[in-house]
Amino acid sequence: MKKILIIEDDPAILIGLESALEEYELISSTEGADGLIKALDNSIDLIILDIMLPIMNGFDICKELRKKGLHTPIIMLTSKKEEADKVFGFETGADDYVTKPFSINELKMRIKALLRRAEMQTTSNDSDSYKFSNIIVEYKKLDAFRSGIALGLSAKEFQILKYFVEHESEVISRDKLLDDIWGYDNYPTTRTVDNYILSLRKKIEIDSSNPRHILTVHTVGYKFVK
Amino acid sequence: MKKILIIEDDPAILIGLESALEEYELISSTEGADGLIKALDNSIDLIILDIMLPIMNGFDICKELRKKGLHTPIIMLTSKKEEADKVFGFETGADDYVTKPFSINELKMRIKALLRRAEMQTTSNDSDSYKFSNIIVEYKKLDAFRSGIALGLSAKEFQILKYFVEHESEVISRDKLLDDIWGYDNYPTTRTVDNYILSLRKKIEIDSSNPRHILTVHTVGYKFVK
DNA sequence: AAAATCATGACAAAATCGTGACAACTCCGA
DNA sequence: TCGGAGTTGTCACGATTTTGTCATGATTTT
Repeated sequence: MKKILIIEDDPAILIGLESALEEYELISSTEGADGLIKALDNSIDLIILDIMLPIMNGFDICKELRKKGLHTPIIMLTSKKEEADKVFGFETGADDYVTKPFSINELKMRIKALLRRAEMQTTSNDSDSYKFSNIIVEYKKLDAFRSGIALGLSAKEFQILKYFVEHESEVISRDKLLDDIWGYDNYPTTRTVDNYILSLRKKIEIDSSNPRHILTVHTVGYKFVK
Repeated sequence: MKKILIIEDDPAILIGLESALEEYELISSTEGADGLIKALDNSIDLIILDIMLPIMNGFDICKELRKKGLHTPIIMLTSKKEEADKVFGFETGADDYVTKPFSINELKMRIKALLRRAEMQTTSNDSDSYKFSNIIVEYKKLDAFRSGIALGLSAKEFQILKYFVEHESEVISRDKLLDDIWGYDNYPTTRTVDNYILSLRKKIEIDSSNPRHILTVHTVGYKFVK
Protein backbone atom coordinates (compact mmCIF):
# COMPACT_ATOMS: atom_id res chain seq x y z
CA MET A 1 0.00 0.00 0.00
CA LYS A 2 1.36 3.37 -1.01
CA LYS A 3 2.16 5.87 1.70
CA ILE A 4 1.02 9.45 1.34
CA LEU A 5 2.07 12.25 3.63
CA ILE A 6 -0.40 15.12 3.98
CA ILE A 7 0.87 18.41 5.33
CA GLU A 8 -2.22 20.54 5.96
CA ASP A 9 -3.24 22.72 8.89
CA ASP A 10 -6.95 23.11 8.12
CA PRO A 11 -8.73 20.25 9.97
CA ALA A 12 -11.71 20.36 7.61
CA ILE A 13 -9.61 19.71 4.53
CA LEU A 14 -7.49 17.15 6.35
CA ILE A 15 -10.54 15.11 7.35
CA GLY A 16 -11.90 15.39 3.86
CA LEU A 17 -8.69 14.10 2.36
CA GLU A 18 -8.40 11.30 4.86
CA SER A 19 -11.82 9.95 4.03
CA ALA A 20 -11.32 10.36 0.29
CA LEU A 21 -7.95 8.66 0.16
CA GLU A 22 -8.74 5.55 2.12
CA GLU A 23 -7.03 3.39 -0.44
CA TYR A 24 -3.67 4.77 0.70
CA GLU A 25 -1.77 4.61 3.94
CA LEU A 26 -1.93 8.18 5.20
CA ILE A 27 0.40 10.08 7.47
CA SER A 28 -0.49 13.63 8.35
CA SER A 29 1.13 16.65 9.79
CA THR A 30 -0.46 20.00 10.59
CA GLU A 31 2.73 21.95 10.83
CA GLY A 32 5.63 22.66 8.51
CA ALA A 33 8.69 21.71 10.53
CA ASP A 34 7.11 18.49 11.69
CA GLY A 35 6.02 17.65 8.16
CA LEU A 36 9.50 18.23 6.90
CA ILE A 37 10.90 15.71 9.36
CA LYS A 38 8.23 13.16 8.51
CA ALA A 39 8.85 13.60 4.80
CA LEU A 40 12.51 12.78 5.28
CA ASP A 41 12.12 10.02 7.84
CA ASN A 42 9.52 7.72 6.45
CA SER A 43 9.49 5.93 3.18
CA ILE A 44 6.83 8.18 1.73
CA ASP A 45 5.64 7.63 -1.82
CA LEU A 46 3.96 10.98 -2.32
CA ILE A 47 3.46 14.24 -0.47
CA ILE A 48 0.39 16.49 -0.49
CA LEU A 49 1.44 19.90 0.70
CA ASP A 50 -0.64 22.96 1.48
CA ILE A 51 1.02 26.23 0.62
CA MET A 52 -0.55 28.25 3.40
CA LEU A 53 0.83 26.91 6.63
CA PRO A 54 1.65 28.59 9.93
CA ILE A 55 5.34 29.36 10.51
CA MET A 56 6.96 27.49 7.65
CA ASN A 57 5.09 27.67 4.37
CA GLY A 58 4.74 24.93 1.78
CA PHE A 59 6.85 26.79 -0.69
CA ASP A 60 9.86 26.66 1.64
CA ILE A 61 9.25 23.08 2.69
CA CYS A 62 9.26 22.02 -0.91
CA LYS A 63 12.50 23.74 -1.68
CA GLU A 64 14.08 22.39 1.49
CA LEU A 65 13.12 18.82 0.64
CA ARG A 66 14.53 19.04 -2.85
CA LYS A 67 17.68 20.63 -1.50
CA LYS A 68 18.13 17.62 0.71
CA GLY A 69 17.94 15.39 -2.35
CA LEU A 70 14.44 14.02 -1.82
CA HIS A 71 12.80 12.90 -5.05
CA THR A 72 9.35 12.09 -3.68
CA PRO A 73 6.56 13.49 -5.88
CA ILE A 74 4.86 16.53 -4.35
CA ILE A 75 1.37 17.87 -5.06
CA MET A 76 0.66 21.39 -3.85
CA LEU A 77 -2.68 22.62 -2.53
CA THR A 78 -3.28 26.26 -3.29
CA SER A 79 -6.15 28.70 -2.92
CA LYS A 80 -5.46 30.84 -5.94
CA LYS A 81 -4.49 29.93 -9.42
CA GLU A 82 -1.89 32.70 -9.46
CA GLU A 83 -0.32 31.33 -6.33
CA ALA A 84 -0.02 27.98 -8.02
CA ASP A 85 1.83 29.52 -10.90
CA LYS A 86 4.47 30.79 -8.52
CA VAL A 87 5.20 27.52 -6.76
CA PHE A 88 4.80 25.22 -9.70
CA GLY A 89 7.71 26.74 -11.55
CA PHE A 90 10.80 24.83 -12.32
CA GLU A 91 12.73 26.15 -9.37
CA THR A 92 10.48 25.05 -6.50
CA GLY A 93 10.41 21.34 -7.19
CA ALA A 94 6.69 20.62 -6.94
CA ASP A 95 5.34 18.14 -9.45
CA ASP A 96 1.72 19.20 -9.62
CA TYR A 97 -0.90 21.30 -7.89
CA VAL A 98 -4.64 21.52 -7.38
CA THR A 99 -6.54 24.70 -6.62
CA LYS A 100 -8.96 24.87 -3.72
CA PRO A 101 -11.78 24.09 -3.81
CA PHE A 102 -10.55 21.08 -5.68
CA SER A 103 -12.30 18.11 -7.12
CA ILE A 104 -11.45 15.01 -5.14
CA ASN A 105 -11.64 13.07 -8.35
CA GLU A 106 -9.06 15.23 -10.03
CA LEU A 107 -6.74 15.04 -7.04
CA LYS A 108 -7.03 11.28 -7.02
CA MET A 109 -6.10 11.10 -10.67
CA ARG A 110 -3.14 13.36 -10.25
CA ILE A 111 -1.97 11.21 -7.36
CA LYS A 112 -2.31 8.11 -9.48
CA ALA A 113 -0.42 9.64 -12.39
CA LEU A 114 2.49 10.68 -10.19
CA LEU A 115 2.63 7.37 -8.35
CA ARG A 116 2.57 5.47 -11.61
CA ARG A 117 5.43 7.52 -13.00
CA ALA A 118 7.45 7.06 -9.84
CA GLU A 119 6.71 3.35 -9.93
CA MET A 120 8.04 3.07 -13.45
CA GLN A 121 11.42 4.33 -12.37
CA THR A 122 11.91 1.55 -9.90
CA THR A 123 10.39 -1.35 -11.78
CA SER A 124 11.26 -0.59 -15.37
CA ASN A 125 14.59 -2.34 -15.07
CA ASP A 126 13.45 -5.83 -14.16
CA SER A 127 14.23 -7.63 -17.35
CA ASP A 128 15.59 -11.10 -16.86
CA SER A 129 18.56 -10.90 -19.12
CA TYR A 130 21.51 -8.67 -19.75
CA LYS A 131 23.33 -8.25 -23.04
CA PHE A 132 26.85 -7.11 -23.68
CA SER A 133 29.04 -7.66 -26.69
CA ASN A 134 27.78 -10.94 -28.14
CA ILE A 135 26.95 -12.42 -24.76
CA ILE A 136 23.58 -12.73 -23.06
CA VAL A 137 23.35 -13.32 -19.33
CA GLU A 138 20.10 -15.12 -18.56
CA TYR A 139 19.17 -14.61 -14.93
CA LYS A 140 16.58 -17.33 -14.83
CA LYS A 141 18.77 -19.91 -16.51
CA LEU A 142 21.69 -19.02 -14.28
CA ASP A 143 24.02 -19.06 -17.22
CA ALA A 144 25.41 -16.89 -19.99
CA PHE A 145 25.37 -17.55 -23.71
CA ARG A 146 27.61 -16.54 -26.58
CA SER A 147 25.58 -16.45 -29.77
CA GLY A 148 23.22 -19.01 -28.36
CA ILE A 149 25.63 -21.54 -26.97
CA ALA A 150 25.87 -21.94 -23.23
CA LEU A 151 29.10 -20.98 -21.52
CA GLY A 152 28.45 -23.35 -18.61
CA LEU A 153 29.06 -21.03 -15.70
CA SER A 154 29.17 -22.57 -12.26
CA ALA A 155 26.85 -21.18 -9.61
CA LYS A 156 29.52 -18.99 -8.09
CA GLU A 157 30.85 -17.86 -11.42
CA PHE A 158 27.34 -16.83 -12.40
CA GLN A 159 26.81 -14.96 -9.15
CA ILE A 160 29.99 -13.04 -9.70
CA LEU A 161 29.20 -12.22 -13.31
CA LYS A 162 25.73 -11.07 -12.31
CA TYR A 163 27.22 -8.92 -9.60
CA PHE A 164 29.58 -7.39 -12.10
CA VAL A 165 26.96 -6.57 -14.70
CA GLU A 166 24.79 -5.05 -11.99
CA HIS A 167 27.67 -2.79 -11.09
CA GLU A 168 28.81 -1.98 -14.59
CA SER A 169 32.04 0.03 -14.77
CA GLU A 170 32.25 0.34 -11.03
CA VAL A 171 35.48 -0.74 -9.46
CA ILE A 172 34.85 -3.64 -7.09
CA SER A 173 37.46 -4.52 -4.53
CA ARG A 174 38.16 -8.15 -3.70
CA ASP A 175 36.93 -7.57 -0.17
CA LYS A 176 33.69 -6.06 -1.38
CA LEU A 177 33.15 -9.05 -3.61
CA LEU A 178 33.87 -11.44 -0.77
CA ASP A 179 31.43 -9.58 1.46
CA ASP A 180 28.67 -9.45 -1.11
CA ILE A 181 29.05 -12.85 -2.78
CA TRP A 182 30.47 -15.09 -0.08
CA GLY A 183 28.96 -13.31 2.91
CA TYR A 184 30.49 -12.83 6.29
CA ASP A 185 30.33 -16.38 7.62
CA ASN A 186 32.89 -18.10 5.41
CA TYR A 187 35.59 -15.86 4.19
CA PRO A 188 38.09 -17.23 1.69
CA THR A 189 41.31 -15.48 0.81
CA THR A 190 41.51 -12.75 -1.73
CA ARG A 191 43.41 -15.26 -3.88
CA THR A 192 40.17 -17.14 -4.35
CA VAL A 193 38.68 -14.12 -6.03
CA ASP A 194 41.51 -13.99 -8.54
CA ASN A 195 40.90 -17.61 -9.39
CA TYR A 196 37.25 -16.98 -10.13
CA ILE A 197 38.16 -14.01 -12.23
CA LEU A 198 40.49 -16.27 -14.13
CA SER A 199 37.85 -18.89 -14.82
CA LEU A 200 35.23 -16.28 -15.67
CA ARG A 201 37.61 -14.69 -18.12
CA LYS A 202 38.30 -18.01 -19.75
CA LYS A 203 34.59 -18.40 -20.34
CA ILE A 204 33.41 -14.96 -21.31
CA GLU A 205 36.45 -13.32 -22.83
CA ILE A 206 37.48 -14.12 -26.37
CA ASP A 207 41.13 -13.72 -25.45
CA SER A 208 41.25 -14.34 -21.74
CA SER A 209 44.81 -13.11 -21.41
CA ASN A 210 43.74 -9.81 -22.89
CA PRO A 211 40.36 -9.20 -21.27
CA ARG A 212 37.99 -6.63 -22.67
CA HIS A 213 35.18 -6.93 -20.13
CA ILE A 214 36.54 -7.96 -16.78
CA LEU A 215 39.36 -5.52 -16.25
CA THR A 216 41.76 -5.47 -13.37
CA VAL A 217 42.32 -2.24 -11.53
CA HIS A 218 45.69 -2.67 -9.99
CA THR A 219 45.84 -2.39 -6.19
CA VAL A 220 42.09 -1.94 -6.03
CA GLY A 221 40.09 -4.73 -7.61
CA TYR A 222 38.24 -5.43 -10.80
CA LYS A 223 35.69 -3.71 -12.93
CA PHE A 224 33.29 -4.88 -15.57
CA VAL A 225 32.68 -2.91 -18.74
CA LYS A 226 30.29 -3.71 -21.55
CA MET B 1 17.73 20.96 -26.05
CA LYS B 2 14.77 18.83 -25.13
CA LYS B 3 12.72 17.28 -27.91
CA ILE B 4 8.95 17.44 -27.81
CA LEU B 5 6.68 15.58 -30.18
CA ILE B 6 3.32 17.22 -30.85
CA ILE B 7 0.57 15.06 -32.30
CA GLU B 8 -2.24 17.44 -33.28
CA ASP B 9 -4.38 17.68 -36.40
CA ASP B 10 -5.77 21.20 -35.92
CA PRO B 11 -3.33 23.53 -37.73
CA ALA B 12 -4.37 26.52 -35.64
CA ILE B 13 -3.42 24.85 -32.38
CA LEU B 14 -0.28 23.37 -33.87
CA ILE B 15 0.97 26.76 -35.00
CA GLY B 16 0.11 28.22 -31.62
CA LEU B 17 2.08 25.53 -29.83
CA GLU B 18 5.02 25.84 -32.14
CA SER B 19 5.40 29.53 -31.50
CA ALA B 20 4.86 29.15 -27.77
CA LEU B 21 7.36 26.36 -27.29
CA GLU B 22 10.30 27.81 -29.13
CA GLU B 23 12.63 26.86 -26.31
CA TYR B 24 12.24 23.21 -27.28
CA GLU B 25 13.10 21.23 -30.36
CA LEU B 26 9.70 20.41 -31.81
CA ILE B 27 8.63 17.54 -33.99
CA SER B 28 5.04 17.43 -35.13
CA SER B 29 2.63 15.01 -36.63
CA THR B 30 -0.94 15.63 -37.71
CA GLU B 31 -1.98 12.05 -37.81
CA GLY B 32 -2.09 9.20 -35.32
CA ALA B 33 -0.26 6.37 -37.06
CA ASP B 34 2.52 8.65 -38.14
CA GLY B 35 2.79 10.14 -34.67
CA LEU B 36 3.04 6.70 -33.18
CA ILE B 37 5.99 5.84 -35.39
CA LYS B 38 7.73 9.13 -34.63
CA ALA B 39 7.21 8.64 -30.92
CA LEU B 40 8.92 5.29 -31.07
CA ASP B 41 11.69 6.20 -33.50
CA ASN B 42 13.16 9.39 -32.19
CA SER B 43 14.64 10.07 -28.82
CA ILE B 44 11.69 12.15 -27.71
CA ASP B 45 11.66 13.66 -24.23
CA LEU B 46 7.95 14.45 -24.03
CA ILE B 47 4.81 13.99 -26.10
CA ILE B 48 1.87 16.36 -26.42
CA LEU B 49 -1.06 14.40 -27.72
CA ASP B 50 -4.49 15.57 -28.83
CA ILE B 51 -7.29 13.17 -28.02
CA MET B 52 -9.43 13.97 -31.02
CA LEU B 53 -7.53 12.81 -34.06
CA PRO B 54 -8.72 11.39 -37.38
CA ILE B 55 -8.48 7.61 -37.73
CA MET B 56 -6.47 6.70 -34.64
CA ASN B 57 -7.36 8.65 -31.52
CA GLY B 58 -5.01 9.87 -28.83
CA PHE B 59 -6.43 7.49 -26.30
CA ASP B 60 -5.38 4.50 -28.38
CA ILE B 61 -1.99 5.94 -29.28
CA CYS B 62 -1.24 6.43 -25.64
CA LYS B 63 -2.15 2.88 -24.72
CA GLU B 64 -0.20 1.53 -27.67
CA LEU B 65 2.94 3.43 -26.72
CA ARG B 66 2.81 2.20 -23.15
CA LYS B 67 2.22 -1.33 -24.32
CA LYS B 68 5.40 -1.10 -26.34
CA GLY B 69 7.27 -0.17 -23.21
CA LEU B 70 7.73 3.53 -23.91
CA HIS B 71 8.14 5.60 -20.76
CA THR B 72 8.15 9.04 -22.35
CA PRO B 73 5.95 11.50 -20.44
CA ILE B 74 2.67 12.27 -22.23
CA ILE B 75 0.46 15.33 -21.87
CA MET B 76 -3.04 15.03 -23.31
CA LEU B 77 -4.97 17.85 -24.97
CA THR B 78 -8.70 17.51 -24.45
CA SER B 79 -11.77 19.59 -25.22
CA LYS B 80 -13.90 18.59 -22.31
CA LYS B 81 -13.07 18.08 -18.69
CA GLU B 82 -15.09 14.87 -18.61
CA GLU B 83 -13.15 13.52 -21.52
CA ALA B 84 -9.96 14.19 -19.64
CA ASP B 85 -11.21 12.20 -16.71
CA LYS B 86 -11.59 9.16 -18.92
CA VAL B 87 -8.15 9.19 -20.49
CA PHE B 88 -6.23 10.37 -17.51
CA GLY B 89 -7.07 7.30 -15.48
CA PHE B 90 -4.49 4.83 -14.38
CA GLU B 91 -5.00 2.49 -17.29
CA THR B 92 -4.29 4.82 -20.21
CA GLY B 93 -0.79 5.85 -19.28
CA ALA B 94 -1.00 9.61 -19.78
CA ASP B 95 0.86 11.69 -17.22
CA ASP B 96 -1.08 14.90 -17.38
CA TYR B 97 -3.66 16.80 -19.41
CA VAL B 98 -4.78 20.29 -20.23
CA THR B 99 -8.27 21.25 -21.31
CA LYS B 100 -8.86 23.39 -24.40
CA PRO B 101 -8.83 26.29 -24.46
CA PHE B 102 -5.74 25.99 -22.33
CA SER B 103 -3.40 28.54 -20.85
CA ILE B 104 -0.06 28.38 -22.62
CA ASN B 105 1.56 29.26 -19.35
CA GLU B 106 0.03 26.34 -17.57
CA LEU B 107 0.99 23.97 -20.36
CA LYS B 108 4.55 25.23 -20.21
CA MET B 109 4.70 24.62 -16.50
CA ARG B 110 3.30 21.15 -16.79
CA ILE B 111 5.88 20.39 -19.47
CA LYS B 112 8.63 21.64 -17.22
CA ALA B 113 7.44 19.61 -14.27
CA LEU B 114 7.33 16.39 -16.28
CA LEU B 115 10.68 16.99 -17.93
CA ARG B 116 12.24 17.72 -14.58
CA ARG B 117 10.92 14.53 -13.10
CA ALA B 118 12.10 12.50 -16.08
CA GLU B 119 15.48 14.18 -15.88
CA MET B 120 15.89 13.13 -12.29
CA GLN B 121 15.67 9.48 -13.24
CA THR B 122 18.60 9.66 -15.57
CA THR B 123 20.84 12.01 -13.65
CA SER B 124 20.20 11.07 -10.06
CA ASN B 125 22.68 8.24 -10.23
CA ASP B 126 25.81 10.05 -11.26
CA SER B 127 26.16 12.44 -8.39
CA ASP B 128 29.63 11.14 -7.78
CA SER B 129 31.47 12.65 -10.66
CA TYR B 130 33.30 15.87 -11.31
CA LYS B 131 33.51 17.69 -14.61
CA PHE B 132 36.08 20.15 -15.86
CA SER B 133 36.94 21.16 -19.37
CA ASN B 134 36.01 18.12 -21.43
CA ILE B 135 37.01 15.67 -18.72
CA ILE B 136 34.80 13.77 -16.31
CA VAL B 137 36.23 12.24 -13.15
CA GLU B 138 34.10 9.27 -12.13
CA TYR B 139 34.66 8.39 -8.50
CA LYS B 140 33.08 4.95 -8.59
CA LYS B 141 34.89 3.98 -11.74
CA LEU B 142 38.15 5.19 -10.33
CA ASP B 143 39.04 6.76 -13.62
CA ALA B 144 38.66 9.91 -15.66
CA PHE B 145 37.25 10.20 -19.15
CA ARG B 146 37.86 12.60 -21.99
CA SER B 147 34.74 12.74 -24.14
CA GLY B 148 33.85 9.25 -23.06
CA ILE B 149 37.13 7.46 -23.48
CA ALA B 150 38.93 6.27 -20.38
CA LEU B 151 42.25 7.84 -19.51
CA GLY B 152 43.41 4.79 -17.57
CA LEU B 153 44.59 6.41 -14.36
CA SER B 154 46.41 4.23 -11.87
CA ALA B 155 45.07 4.04 -8.35
CA LYS B 156 47.51 6.59 -7.00
CA GLU B 157 47.13 8.88 -9.98
CA PHE B 158 43.39 8.81 -9.42
CA GLN B 159 43.77 9.55 -5.72
CA ILE B 160 45.90 12.55 -6.51
CA LEU B 161 43.58 13.85 -9.19
CA LYS B 162 40.64 13.44 -6.83
CA TYR B 163 42.53 15.30 -4.15
CA PHE B 164 43.24 18.12 -6.56
CA VAL B 165 39.69 18.53 -7.79
CA GLU B 166 38.50 18.50 -4.19
CA HIS B 167 40.86 21.35 -3.50
CA GLU B 168 40.25 23.32 -6.65
CA SER B 169 42.44 26.43 -7.05
CA GLU B 170 44.17 25.81 -3.73
CA VAL B 171 47.91 25.64 -3.79
CA ILE B 172 49.02 22.23 -2.48
CA SER B 173 52.57 21.77 -1.26
CA ARG B 174 54.40 18.54 -1.96
CA ASP B 175 54.58 17.82 1.75
CA LYS B 176 50.86 18.31 2.17
CA LEU B 177 50.22 15.92 -0.68
CA LEU B 178 52.58 13.34 0.81
CA ASP B 179 50.85 13.64 4.15
CA ASP B 180 47.36 13.37 2.76
CA ILE B 181 47.85 10.81 0.02
CA TRP B 182 50.73 8.67 1.22
CA GLY B 183 50.13 9.06 4.93
CA TYR B 184 52.69 9.35 7.68
CA ASP B 185 53.99 5.80 7.73
CA ASN B 186 55.80 5.67 4.42
CA TYR B 187 57.18 8.90 3.24
CA PRO B 188 58.78 9.06 -0.20
CA THR B 189 60.82 11.97 -1.47
CA THR B 190 59.28 15.07 -2.89
CA ARG B 191 60.65 13.88 -6.22
CA THR B 192 58.03 11.18 -6.22
CA VAL B 193 55.32 13.79 -6.25
CA ASP B 194 56.77 15.44 -9.32
CA ASN B 195 56.76 12.12 -11.08
CA TYR B 196 53.08 11.61 -10.42
CA ILE B 197 52.33 15.12 -11.55
CA LEU B 198 54.17 14.30 -14.72
CA SER B 199 52.19 11.17 -15.44
CA LEU B 200 48.92 12.86 -14.49
CA ARG B 201 49.66 15.70 -16.85
CA LYS B 202 50.42 13.28 -19.64
CA LYS B 203 47.00 11.77 -19.18
CA ILE B 204 44.72 14.71 -18.51
CA GLU B 205 46.43 17.62 -20.23
CA ILE B 206 46.10 18.06 -23.96
CA ASP B 207 49.61 19.49 -24.13
CA SER B 208 51.36 18.10 -21.09
CA SER B 209 54.35 20.41 -21.44
CA ASN B 210 52.02 23.37 -21.32
CA PRO B 211 49.53 22.38 -18.63
CA ARG B 212 46.23 24.20 -18.25
CA HIS B 213 44.83 22.37 -15.24
CA ILE B 214 47.64 21.14 -13.04
CA LEU B 215 49.77 24.23 -12.62
CA THR B 216 53.04 24.48 -10.80
CA VAL B 217 53.45 27.22 -8.25
CA HIS B 218 57.14 27.74 -8.05
CA THR B 219 58.78 27.03 -4.68
CA VAL B 220 55.40 26.16 -3.19
CA GLY B 221 53.71 23.25 -4.91
CA TYR B 222 50.92 22.69 -7.40
CA LYS B 223 47.41 23.84 -7.91
CA PHE B 224 44.51 22.53 -9.89
CA VAL B 225 42.21 24.82 -11.85
CA LYS B 226 39.15 23.89 -13.88
C1' DA C 1 31.73 -43.55 -6.09
C1' DA C 2 32.47 -40.33 -9.61
C1' DA C 3 32.23 -35.80 -11.08
C1' DA C 4 32.00 -31.23 -10.53
C1' DT C 5 32.98 -27.36 -7.89
C1' DC C 6 35.42 -24.83 -4.50
C1' DA C 7 39.37 -22.99 -1.90
C1' DT C 8 44.34 -22.67 -1.21
C1' DG C 9 49.21 -22.02 -1.84
C1' DA C 10 53.21 -21.62 -4.85
C1' DC C 11 55.43 -19.49 -8.27
C1' DA C 12 55.76 -16.68 -12.51
C1' DA C 13 54.40 -12.51 -14.79
C1' DA C 14 53.15 -7.91 -14.76
C1' DA C 15 52.21 -3.48 -13.12
C1' DT C 16 53.20 0.05 -10.15
C1' DC C 17 56.08 2.47 -7.09
C1' DG C 18 59.98 5.14 -5.61
C1' DT C 19 64.59 6.90 -6.61
C1' DG C 20 68.44 9.20 -8.63
C1' DA C 21 70.45 11.53 -12.48
C1' DC C 22 70.44 15.19 -15.29
C1' DA C 23 68.28 18.70 -18.19
C1' DA C 24 65.30 22.67 -18.27
C1' DC C 25 63.40 26.24 -16.12
C1' DT C 26 62.50 30.18 -12.70
C1' DC C 27 63.73 33.69 -9.80
C1' DC C 28 66.67 37.11 -7.94
C1' DG C 29 70.60 39.90 -7.31
C1' DA C 30 74.76 41.75 -9.36
C1' DT D 1 70.85 41.54 -18.94
C1' DC D 2 73.36 37.93 -17.32
C1' DG D 3 74.57 34.25 -14.33
C1' DG D 4 73.98 31.20 -10.65
C1' DA D 5 71.44 28.88 -7.09
C1' DG D 6 67.57 26.62 -6.36
C1' DT D 7 63.48 24.38 -8.19
C1' DT D 8 61.00 21.57 -11.37
C1' DG D 9 60.49 18.40 -15.63
C1' DT D 10 61.63 14.15 -17.45
C1' DC D 11 63.55 9.71 -18.13
C1' DA D 12 65.17 5.10 -17.11
C1' DC D 13 66.02 1.60 -13.87
C1' DG D 14 65.49 -1.58 -10.02
C1' DA D 15 62.66 -2.81 -6.01
C1' DT D 16 58.41 -3.91 -4.42
C1' DT D 17 53.89 -5.15 -4.55
C1' DT D 18 50.10 -7.07 -6.88
C1' DT D 19 48.03 -10.17 -10.07
C1' DG D 20 47.85 -14.34 -13.35
C1' DT D 21 48.00 -19.06 -13.54
C1' DC D 22 48.37 -23.78 -12.42
C1' DA D 23 48.36 -27.93 -9.66
C1' DT D 24 46.46 -29.98 -5.76
C1' DG D 25 43.45 -31.38 -2.15
C1' DA D 26 38.90 -30.60 0.21
C1' DT D 27 34.18 -30.36 -0.23
C1' DT D 28 29.88 -30.77 -2.23
C1' DT D 29 26.73 -32.53 -5.69
C1' DT D 30 25.05 -36.06 -8.76
